[in-house]
Amino acid sequence: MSEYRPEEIEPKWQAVWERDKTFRSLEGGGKPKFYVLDMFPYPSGSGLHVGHVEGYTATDIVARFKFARGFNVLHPMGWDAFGLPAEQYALETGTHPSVTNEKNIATFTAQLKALGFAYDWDREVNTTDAHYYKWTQWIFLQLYKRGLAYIAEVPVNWCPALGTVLANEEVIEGRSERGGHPVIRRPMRQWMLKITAYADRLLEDLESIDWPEHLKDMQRNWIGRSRGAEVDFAVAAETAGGLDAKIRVYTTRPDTLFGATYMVLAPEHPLVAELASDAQRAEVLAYSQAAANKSELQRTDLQKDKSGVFTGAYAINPVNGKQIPIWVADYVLWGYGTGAIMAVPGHDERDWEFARKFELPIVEVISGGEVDVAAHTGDGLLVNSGLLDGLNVSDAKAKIIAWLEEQGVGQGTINYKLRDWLFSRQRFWGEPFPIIHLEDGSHAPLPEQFLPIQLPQVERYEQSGTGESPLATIEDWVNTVDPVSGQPARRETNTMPQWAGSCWYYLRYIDPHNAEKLVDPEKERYWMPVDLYVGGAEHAVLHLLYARFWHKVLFDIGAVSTKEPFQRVVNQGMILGLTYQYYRTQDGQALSYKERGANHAELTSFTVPGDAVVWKDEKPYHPEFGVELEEITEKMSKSRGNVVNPDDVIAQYGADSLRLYEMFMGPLEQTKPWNPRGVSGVHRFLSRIWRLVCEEQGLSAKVGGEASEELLRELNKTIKKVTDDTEALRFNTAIAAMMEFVNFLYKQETVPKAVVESLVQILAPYAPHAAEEIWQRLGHVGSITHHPWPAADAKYLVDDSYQLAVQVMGKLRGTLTVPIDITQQAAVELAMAEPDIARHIEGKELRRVIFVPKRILNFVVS
RNA sequence: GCCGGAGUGGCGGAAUGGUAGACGCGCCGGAUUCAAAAUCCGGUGAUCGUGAGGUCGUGCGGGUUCGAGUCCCGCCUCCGGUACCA
Repeated sequence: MSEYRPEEIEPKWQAVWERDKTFRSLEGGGKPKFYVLDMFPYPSGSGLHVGHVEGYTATDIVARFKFARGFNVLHPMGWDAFGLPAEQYALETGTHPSVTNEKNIATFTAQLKALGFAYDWDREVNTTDAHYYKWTQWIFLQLYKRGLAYIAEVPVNWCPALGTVLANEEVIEGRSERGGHPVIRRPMRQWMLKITAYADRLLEDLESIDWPEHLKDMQRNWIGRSRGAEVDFAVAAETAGGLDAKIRVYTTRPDTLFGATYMVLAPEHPLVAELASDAQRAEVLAYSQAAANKSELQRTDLQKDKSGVFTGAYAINPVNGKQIPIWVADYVLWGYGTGAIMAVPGHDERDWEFARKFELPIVEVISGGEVDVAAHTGDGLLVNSGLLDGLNVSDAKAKIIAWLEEQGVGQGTINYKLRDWLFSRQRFWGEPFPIIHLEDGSHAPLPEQFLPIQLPQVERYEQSGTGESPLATIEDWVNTVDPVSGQPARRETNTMPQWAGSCWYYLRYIDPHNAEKLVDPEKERYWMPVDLYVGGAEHAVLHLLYARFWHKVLFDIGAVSTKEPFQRVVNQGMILGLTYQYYRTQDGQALSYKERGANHAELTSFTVPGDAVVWKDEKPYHPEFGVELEEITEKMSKSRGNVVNPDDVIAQYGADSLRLYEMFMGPLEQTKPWNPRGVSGVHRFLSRIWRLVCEEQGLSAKVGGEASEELLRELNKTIKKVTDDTEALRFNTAIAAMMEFVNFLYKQETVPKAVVESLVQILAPYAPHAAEEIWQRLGHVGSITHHPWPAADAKYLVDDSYQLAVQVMGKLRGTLTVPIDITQQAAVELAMAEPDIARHIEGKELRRVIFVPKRILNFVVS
């Protein structure tokens, strides 16, 4: 017997793998391919997180499993390295983001290597590398050429005090996250990508991919396709200072047109100012102005209480010629539909609320509800609707659309919630656009041969103060010459958002060093699509949608061969941490949650880091104040002091134990709490295997002998279970099966070498270092990774007898060991011979016997 | 509000409609030890019973079925997403 020492084994094998390039991805050789991808990380200063480790371990197990199953495996890693933190650090300290990056990437790399992940490091990509972003820029040019990139004036979150534009997540309740300065919306020149042109394909092609249904649903909801009609309402000129105009509205309920009792324009609607009557003008303009200054968040925050102003003008309902008042209200959004609605308070909750508040008429046009009490949004028969009376909702829709089209006052249309993608940021640390602006105010794309447009190397980074990117302050860089005309020009100073680089990185892994092309078409055809893509659920909508959009554009220009990039996507669940919490009164006295009482609003909560907690009688206490702490399971965060650092776990138990524990905690996709004591359980399991097999040098005396029939059965069942479970990503039950098998082996006198070999092979994807070490001690040369996976021998999978559960009236009354092919009659006879079973039947009438071979024998009595 | 997902021992979790609680943590007992740690072996849903054995038990209330954690209907709670999208 000897001790399991991961601290010796793990670095040894990591060095061997690195030296031998064990996990190099190769094409060809007549092998099938498997592309297994992780969502690459942003290399933050805080290093790898146990959440990363979970997803990365899952794909690593799959990669190693597929290697052993004879696949060519592509399993790469890289860096999504553009991003705000490095830029903010640069502004504060003058350190170039690439320097910060390099340092953080070194940390991440060391951490990933210490976990023994089977990456082909020769394929590492970095989105901030000019050799990489050259191709990000190239893709932008292709989008531009196809008319999918355009410039628009779009409101952004402008913070005058900071002199910069903020991302939505940097704005909290209308103020900047840093400093709490006011933030207003201000239009700025922006690049937009026309993702809406692909809305239908993004929706339809979801059918062809193997993603969890909830994820597809999220994408469907985001795209938000709806079918309805656009209807033109003429403005009643005499009520609008003689203005001759039409207002087009979008509605999904054209069937309720007769119930429209007023109309609402979004505050940004261009007709607002023209329509307003003299009496109302000042009020209307003030309202529009106020709405414009509110941030997006403020506008939605205030949604409970509806606000609005009457313009003084009226519109004419085309179906009945009635005049209805035109209002302005911010519950109508300028960005959706036509920015104007017909309001049908009887059958729309929002309109109903508004009508109630401003005492506007409510008319019932669909029967079945009580429109005085609440809006009736369900189906029913049409009433008060002229030609539609008596129809149901769906027939009425069809009929009115036909009528509108015939009259030339509207038509059926399809609308999307999806909006075009705001594709520029006023930042330094992002991909520059390959665009120049000429003195005449026009802009031009730079020809491909001038790519990449590199970021400048400078000593200091300063906010422009104008809202433009810090790039605008770097004169040497901004001022350039149009290579085509020779005219002086200014470079575009916006940069691309972080999404850009991550939209196509999976393609670059396939051919990472290609200087001529984005990716070699032959290699692309070999490896695409990605067979399995694992990552956090926070990217379920945007990243995956944007990447799908780019991929479809690349498909259209012939750069890729598949319609969809990711055949299968799996989201790993979040890992929660334990927080230990107590309270303090205003005068500083510490209180346990038990003494907190009901009035704890006056108390402030504090947390104690997990390793500082003192345990007494299985209960956590504060190390100084001695109060009992409340254990709370919540998202890991620095501020809560509940972050588990993978380095610490590796130092204490080794990487194999960390990997195994994260997989053993529960199903991959589930949210799971981290139990600090849980790692010791899997560590114990690895130690048990080690002690079973290894002596200080070489193998233990227990290894040898002949395999019994029973042993072979257990072995083959375990192989089968682990194979099936690994294939289906059920890692927790695969590990449980290996544990059971090891428990079984401990009861054996001897364990034949061939059995140990099989065990180590199925263990290898999970605990690769320990497996390699034992494999070597078993006398093998070369990595276990490429040794074929053991096959379960079918003849050992079928037992010749089984435990038959016997029930009377569905209640278990006994179990019998019976031959595999037992007949119902024989089973009944055996069961009746058991006194504990028979006594539940005696004296009653046997009405029915249910016998399901290998499952159940059930007596139904009266 | 809407759309997803989940509720099973003290805890993490297992269970093609067929013996609920595999495996692990924790706990209890035993072996080993001068002793402890480590290790090995055994036990561990609740409850009644000396015992054999019985009863109850998968968020709640109904239903389908010989049989329901699993399927159906109606609720409750928690988590994730989304939010005036006409």
